Amino acid sequence: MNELTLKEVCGKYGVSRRAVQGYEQAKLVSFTGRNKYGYLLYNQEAQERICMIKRYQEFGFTINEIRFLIDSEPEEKRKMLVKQRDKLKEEIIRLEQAVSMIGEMI
Amino acid sequence: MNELTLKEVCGKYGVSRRAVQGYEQAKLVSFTGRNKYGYLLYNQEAQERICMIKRYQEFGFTINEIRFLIDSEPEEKRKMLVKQRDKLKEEIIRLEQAVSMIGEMI
DNA sequence: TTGCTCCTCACGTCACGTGAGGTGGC
DNA sequence: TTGCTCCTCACGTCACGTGAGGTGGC
Repeated sequence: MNELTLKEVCGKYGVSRRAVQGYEQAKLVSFTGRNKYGYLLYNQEAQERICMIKRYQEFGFTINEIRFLIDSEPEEKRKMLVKQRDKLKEEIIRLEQAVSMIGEMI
Repeated sequence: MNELTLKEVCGKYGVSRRAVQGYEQAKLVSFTGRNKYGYLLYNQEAQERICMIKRYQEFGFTINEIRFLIDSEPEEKRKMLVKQRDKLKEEIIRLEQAVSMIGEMI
């Protein structure tokens, strides 16, 4: 009942078809059925995985890192998140410097 | 006299050999000579182009955009820089949100 | 029948990374 | 001669983008 077609999932979470196909190739998620016309369907759990994969990507994790993250213990996961947060903070600083360098050039 | 070998240029500006090769393939710069052993040499002007390409990349411009930037008028260049600065500011905001989301997850 | 939507490949893109195979006396 | 450094390809990588060709009655 909660199953959605691929297109619906894409609209709901703002990902492309090809991106989801990439997640499937990487064995991060898979469709959970097909409707009577052969359309791909994703249940609630699959949808949540897709949403989580997308969020991790926004955090800057690669597909391989996400694969690792999903299978890891809470403590390990926490470590990786802390590390990634530090990376993002460094990236923010780098971008802020770039912004001010552009300001000088203008 | 001011010519440096590829390796020296890489060390001076912190770029890889392959990156410089990529710039050359994209016709953004080219070596200006060879020493008696066949090593690639880059004069002052070529070095400055490499440095500038790298800086533009740090601003988030693609190779194609950089090609366009280099050949464009000051006014056009200014417009592109302003636009890019806005993009970077948006990216900073996105990353700051990511940092705080990670904070909530930890 | 013509459109339209969805499916499954599979090549293309971007900016290099990473060897492979060859040259030459630093 | 053995190493070492540099050269020039050229395939590999990453995360999809972008068609191509085929199916089916929304």
